[in-house]
Amino acid sequence: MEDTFESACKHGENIKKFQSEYNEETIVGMANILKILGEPSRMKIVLALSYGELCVFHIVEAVKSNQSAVSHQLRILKDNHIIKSRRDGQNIVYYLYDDHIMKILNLVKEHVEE
Amino acid sequence: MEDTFESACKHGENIKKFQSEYNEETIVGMANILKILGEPSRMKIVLALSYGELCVFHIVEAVKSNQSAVSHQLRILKDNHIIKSRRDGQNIVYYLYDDHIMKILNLVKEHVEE
DNA sequence: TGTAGATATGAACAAATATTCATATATCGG
DNA sequence: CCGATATATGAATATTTGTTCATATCTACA
Repeated sequence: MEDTFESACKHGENIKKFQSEYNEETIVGMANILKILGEPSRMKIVLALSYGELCVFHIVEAVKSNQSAVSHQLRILKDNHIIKSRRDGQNIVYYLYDDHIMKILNLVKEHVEE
Repeated sequence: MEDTFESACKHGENIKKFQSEYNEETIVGMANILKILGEPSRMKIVLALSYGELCVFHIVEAVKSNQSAVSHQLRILKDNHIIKSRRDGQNIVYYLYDDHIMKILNLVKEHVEE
């Protein structure tokens, strides 16, 4: 924050480009969605749902967790518009909100697998 | 974990596909990189560097933070191979490790901006 | 309508993590 | 070599967050 100081290196011109392209709101939004996905249990849920909708019991089975933990994570994913749900008899079926998320995750998978 | 129970819904076939395509290591790796990027201050640093290398002072300026906080985040980004650094006189210049990360972030930006 | 199955919720707890403050290290110019 | 600039590091703190446990809600069905 100390703007009275002038650094010796001369690479600062690009800062303005960055700041005009990305406002705080955009950055926080971008970070938020990655934070939501950046958790193994939630990541598993999303990846499992990418093969088709699942009821809670099957999600629990797929991600090898327990009902309560999964339910809490489903809520977070739903609140952040990554998944949606519908009732099907006694079950609540979850499915991906759109396929944009999977485009991102496919790139991430490529990146991890080098 | 209770595998004695059989759910009424019939959408479980896809679970095997998911589990064979993604092993634990891949998922944790994917989640980890998103967790690293899923933080506004680190996200800002990476986005700022996408316009070209910057020394620490200019990064501090770009992300409107302070030297110590930035330095800690730079370490995390470096340890996770998202950025690299080189010395240039008194300065340490940081730059992106590769352009794969920006492909991901460009998709994320699209997603956030709808 | 009462019971069992399916899912959600809330509080409590523990673990992870971002920030701050103080200080250490490293480089350069004189 | 010394002082100033530039960056890194470590400890302490405070906040966030994931999980667990217990319980509540809602639906189907007998």
